[in-house]
Amino acid sequence: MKCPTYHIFFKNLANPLKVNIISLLKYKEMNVNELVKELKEEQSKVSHALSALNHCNIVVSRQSGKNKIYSLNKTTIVPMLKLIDKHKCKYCPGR
Amino acid sequence: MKCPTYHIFFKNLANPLKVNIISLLKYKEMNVNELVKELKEEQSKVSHALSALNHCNIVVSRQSGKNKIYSLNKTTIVPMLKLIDKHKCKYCPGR
DNA sequence: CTGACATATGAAGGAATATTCATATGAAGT
DNA sequence: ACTTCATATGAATATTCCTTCATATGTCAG
Repeated sequence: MKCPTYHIFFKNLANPLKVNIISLLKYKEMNVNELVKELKEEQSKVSHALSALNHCNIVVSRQSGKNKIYSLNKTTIVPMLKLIDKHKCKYCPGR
Repeated sequence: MKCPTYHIFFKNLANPLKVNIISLLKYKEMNVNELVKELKEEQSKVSHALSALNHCNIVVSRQSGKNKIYSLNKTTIVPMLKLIDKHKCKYCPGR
Protein backbone atom coordinates (compact mmCIF):
# COMPACT_ATOMS: atom_id res chain seq x y z
CA MET A 1 0.00 0.00 0.00
CA LYS A 2 2.86 2.33 0.67
CA CYS A 3 5.43 3.26 -1.94
CA PRO A 4 8.82 3.18 -0.30
CA THR A 5 10.57 4.68 -3.29
CA TYR A 6 8.84 8.02 -3.69
CA HIS A 7 11.09 9.67 -1.18
CA ILE A 8 14.28 8.64 -2.97
CA PHE A 9 13.16 10.51 -6.04
CA PHE A 10 11.99 13.55 -4.14
CA LYS A 11 15.21 13.81 -2.17
CA ASN A 12 16.67 15.37 -5.30
CA LEU A 13 14.01 18.04 -5.42
CA ALA A 14 14.47 18.75 -1.72
CA ASN A 15 17.89 20.21 -2.41
CA PRO A 16 18.35 23.83 -3.51
CA LEU A 17 21.41 23.21 -5.66
CA LYS A 18 19.75 20.35 -7.50
CA VAL A 19 16.65 22.42 -8.05
CA ASN A 20 18.79 25.24 -9.42
CA ILE A 21 20.47 22.84 -11.81
CA ILE A 22 17.06 21.66 -12.98
CA SER A 23 15.95 25.25 -13.45
CA LEU A 24 18.91 26.01 -15.67
CA LEU A 25 18.53 22.86 -17.72
CA LYS A 26 14.92 23.73 -18.44
CA TYR A 27 16.13 26.29 -20.94
CA LYS A 28 19.07 24.55 -22.55
CA GLU A 29 21.42 21.65 -22.11
CA MET A 30 24.72 22.52 -20.49
CA ASN A 31 28.05 20.91 -19.71
CA VAL A 32 29.49 20.71 -16.22
CA ASN A 33 31.71 23.76 -16.49
CA GLU A 34 28.91 25.93 -17.77
CA LEU A 35 26.82 24.90 -14.79
CA VAL A 36 29.72 25.54 -12.43
CA LYS A 37 30.20 29.07 -13.76
CA GLU A 38 26.53 29.92 -13.89
CA LEU A 39 25.85 28.63 -10.38
CA LYS A 40 29.13 29.84 -8.91
CA GLU A 41 29.58 26.53 -7.11
CA GLU A 42 32.45 24.10 -6.67
CA GLN A 43 32.99 21.76 -9.57
CA SER A 44 32.90 18.65 -7.42
CA LYS A 45 29.75 19.83 -5.72
CA VAL A 46 28.00 20.20 -9.03
CA SER A 47 29.34 16.88 -10.16
CA HIS A 48 28.02 15.10 -7.09
CA ALA A 49 24.65 16.74 -7.60
CA LEU A 50 24.51 15.74 -11.26
CA SER A 51 25.37 12.20 -10.34
CA ALA A 52 22.42 11.99 -7.96
CA LEU A 53 20.06 13.55 -10.49
CA ASN A 54 21.27 11.14 -13.10
CA HIS A 55 20.66 8.13 -10.88
CA CYS A 56 17.00 9.02 -10.70
CA ASN A 57 16.85 9.71 -14.39
CA ILE A 58 16.01 13.34 -13.81
CA VAL A 59 18.88 14.34 -16.08
CA VAL A 60 20.64 12.47 -18.84
CA SER A 61 24.10 13.05 -20.23
CA ARG A 62 26.08 12.59 -23.37
CA GLN A 63 29.75 12.94 -24.04
CA SER A 64 30.89 15.63 -26.45
CA GLY A 65 34.62 15.72 -26.82
CA LYS A 66 36.14 16.57 -23.51
CA ASN A 67 32.82 17.83 -22.20
CA LYS A 68 29.86 16.00 -20.80
CA ILE A 69 26.59 17.61 -21.68
CA TYR A 70 23.66 17.26 -19.34
CA SER A 71 20.05 17.78 -20.30
CA LEU A 72 16.78 17.55 -18.46
CA ASN A 73 14.41 14.62 -18.74
CA LYS A 74 11.52 17.02 -19.00
CA THR A 75 8.68 14.54 -19.15
CA THR A 76 8.32 14.21 -15.40
CA ILE A 77 9.99 17.26 -13.91
CA VAL A 78 8.45 20.10 -15.83
CA PRO A 79 4.82 19.13 -15.16
CA MET A 80 5.74 18.53 -11.55
CA LEU A 81 7.19 21.99 -11.07
CA LYS A 82 4.13 23.44 -12.76
CA LEU A 83 1.95 21.69 -10.21
CA ILE A 84 3.97 23.28 -7.45
CA ASP A 85 3.66 26.69 -9.01
CA LYS A 86 -0.09 26.23 -9.02
CA HIS A 87 0.02 25.08 -5.43
CA LYS A 88 1.76 28.34 -4.63
CA CYS A 89 5.03 28.33 -2.77
CA LYS A 90 3.61 31.06 -0.58
CA TYR A 91 2.17 28.34 1.62
CA CYS A 92 5.70 27.28 2.44
CA PRO A 93 7.62 28.87 5.27
CA GLY A 94 11.08 30.36 4.84
CA ARG A 95 11.57 33.18 2.31
CA MET B 1 14.93 32.91 -12.43
CA LYS B 2 15.33 30.29 -9.76
CA CYS B 3 12.59 29.33 -7.35
CA PRO B 4 14.21 29.01 -3.95
CA THR B 5 11.11 27.56 -2.34
CA TYR B 6 10.56 24.40 -4.33
CA HIS B 7 12.88 22.42 -2.13
CA ILE B 8 11.03 23.35 1.05
CA PHE B 9 7.90 21.80 -0.34
CA PHE B 10 9.66 18.70 -1.62
CA LYS B 11 11.45 18.08 1.64
CA ASN B 12 8.16 16.70 2.85
CA LEU B 13 7.99 14.19 0.06
CA ALA B 14 11.59 13.19 0.63
CA ASN B 15 10.66 11.64 3.94
CA PRO B 16 9.26 8.11 4.20
CA LEU B 17 7.07 8.76 7.21
CA LYS B 18 5.49 11.81 5.63
CA VAL B 19 4.90 9.92 2.41
CA ASN B 20 3.24 7.14 4.39
CA ILE B 21 0.98 9.64 6.09
CA ILE B 22 0.03 11.04 2.72
CA SER B 23 -0.69 7.55 1.44
CA LEU B 24 -3.06 6.84 4.31
CA LEU B 25 -4.85 10.15 3.98
CA LYS B 26 -5.49 9.49 0.32
CA TYR B 27 -8.24 7.09 1.35
CA LYS B 28 -9.81 8.81 4.32
CA GLU B 29 -9.22 11.58 6.80
CA MET B 30 -7.79 10.45 10.12
CA ASN B 31 -7.01 11.87 13.52
CA VAL B 32 -3.56 11.75 15.07
CA ASN B 33 -4.14 8.66 17.18
CA GLU B 34 -5.48 6.70 14.25
CA LEU B 35 -2.35 7.57 12.29
CA VAL B 36 -0.15 6.66 15.24
CA LYS B 37 -1.77 3.24 15.54
CA GLU B 38 -1.83 2.54 11.84
CA LEU B 39 1.80 3.57 11.31
CA LYS B 40 3.05 2.15 14.60
CA GLU B 41 5.08 5.28 15.24
CA GLU B 42 5.59 7.57 18.21
CA GLN B 43 2.86 10.10 18.76
CA SER B 44 5.25 13.05 18.84
CA LYS B 45 6.97 11.84 15.71
CA VAL B 46 3.68 11.77 13.84
CA SER B 47 2.77 15.13 15.28
CA HIS B 48 6.01 16.72 14.10
CA ALA B 49 5.50 15.25 10.66
CA LEU B 50 1.94 16.52 10.45
CA SER B 51 3.09 19.93 11.48
CA ALA B 52 5.57 20.10 8.61
CA LEU B 53 3.01 18.81 6.12
CA ASN B 54 0.56 21.38 7.36
CA HIS B 55 3.02 24.23 6.96
CA CYS B 56 3.26 23.46 3.26
CA ASN B 57 -0.49 23.06 2.98
CA ILE B 58 -0.14 19.44 2.00
CA VAL B 59 -2.57 18.50 4.74
CA VAL B 60 -5.25 20.51 6.49
CA SER B 61 -6.78 19.90 9.89
CA ARG B 62 -9.94 20.51 11.77
CA GLN B 63 -10.76 20.09 15.41
CA SER B 64 -13.39 17.55 16.36
CA GLY B 65 -13.88 17.36 20.07
CA LYS B 66 -10.70 16.17 21.67
CA ASN B 67 -9.39 14.96 18.34
CA LYS B 68 -7.77 16.79 15.49
CA ILE B 69 -8.67 15.37 12.13
CA TYR B 70 -6.21 15.64 9.28
CA SER B 71 -7.06 15.35 5.64
CA LEU B 72 -5.11 15.58 2.42
CA ASN B 73 -5.09 18.60 0.18
CA LYS B 74 -5.40 16.34 -2.81
CA THR B 75 -5.27 18.93 -5.56
CA THR B 76 -1.48 19.04 -5.73
CA ILE B 77 -0.27 15.81 -4.18
CA VAL B 78 -2.29 13.20 -5.97
CA PRO B 79 -1.39 14.31 -9.51
CA MET B 80 2.21 14.64 -8.40
CA LEU B 81 2.44 11.08 -7.13
CA LYS B 82 0.81 9.91 -10.34
CA LEU B 83 3.56 11.63 -12.30
CA ILE B 84 6.15 9.76 -10.29
CA ASP B 85 4.41 6.48 -10.90
CA LYS B 86 4.62 7.19 -14.59
CA HIS B 87 8.27 8.12 -14.27
CA LYS B 88 8.80 4.73 -12.67
CA CYS B 89 10.61 4.45 -9.41
CA LYS B 90 12.64 1.67 -10.95
CA TYR B 91 15.04 4.35 -12.16
CA CYS B 92 15.83 5.12 -8.54
CA PRO B 93 18.51 3.19 -6.69
CA GLY B 94 17.87 1.44 -3.40
CA ARG B 95 14.69 -0.69 -3.21
C1' DC C 1 -11.76 23.32 38.38
C1' DT C 2 -9.96 18.72 38.38
C1' DG C 3 -8.85 14.57 35.99
C1' DA C 4 -8.28 11.99 31.78
C1' DC C 5 -7.37 11.76 27.15
C1' DA C 6 -5.50 13.98 22.76
C1' DT C 7 -2.18 16.57 20.52
C1' DA C 8 1.74 19.87 20.33
C1' DT C 9 6.23 21.73 21.48
C1' DG C 10 11.28 22.19 22.65
C1' DA C 11 15.59 20.78 23.30
C1' DA C 12 19.26 17.21 23.05
C1' DG C 13 21.21 13.51 20.89
C1' DG C 14 21.75 10.67 16.89
C1' DA C 15 21.37 9.71 11.95
C1' DA C 16 21.53 11.05 7.36
C1' DT C 17 23.04 14.26 3.81
C1' DA C 18 25.90 17.83 1.90
C1' DT C 19 30.25 20.08 1.33
C1' DT C 20 34.99 20.20 0.86
C1' DC C 21 39.51 18.93 -0.55
C1' DA C 22 42.66 16.01 -2.58
C1' DT C 23 43.19 13.14 -6.10
C1' DA C 24 41.77 9.93 -9.84
C1' DT C 25 40.01 9.11 -14.40
C1' DG C 26 39.11 10.35 -19.05
C1' DA C 27 39.45 12.69 -23.60
C1' DA C 28 41.94 15.22 -27.04
C1' DG C 29 45.81 17.44 -29.12
C1' DT C 30 50.74 17.35 -30.01
C1' DA D 1 53.34 8.93 -24.37
C1' DC D 2 52.85 13.51 -22.26
C1' DT D 3 50.28 17.56 -21.19
C1' DT D 4 46.15 20.01 -20.55
C1' DC D 5 41.52 20.60 -19.80
C1' DA D 6 37.09 18.39 -18.14
C1' DT D 7 34.73 15.62 -15.08
C1' DA D 8 34.33 12.08 -11.41
C1' DT D 9 35.33 9.86 -7.05
C1' DG D 10 36.33 9.02 -2.04
C1' DA D 11 36.85 10.08 2.42
C1' DA D 12 36.61 13.45 6.27
C1' DT D 13 34.19 16.98 8.08
C1' DA D 14 30.31 20.06 8.49
C1' DT D 15 25.59 20.73 8.40
C1' DT D 16 20.98 19.69 8.29
C1' DC D 17 17.28 16.85 9.48
C1' DC D 18 15.01 13.23 12.30
C1' DT D 19 14.00 11.05 16.48
C1' DT D 20 13.29 10.86 21.21
C1' DC D 21 11.88 12.18 25.69
C1' DA D 22 9.95 15.16 28.85
C1' DT D 23 6.60 18.23 29.35
C1' DA D 24 3.20 21.73 27.90
C1' DT D 25 -1.22 22.89 25.98
C1' DG D 26 -5.83 21.93 24.81
C1' DT D 27 -10.48 19.71 25.12
C1' DC D 28 -14.04 17.61 27.20
C1' DA D 29 -16.64 15.19 31.12
C1' DG D 30 -17.94 15.16 35.65
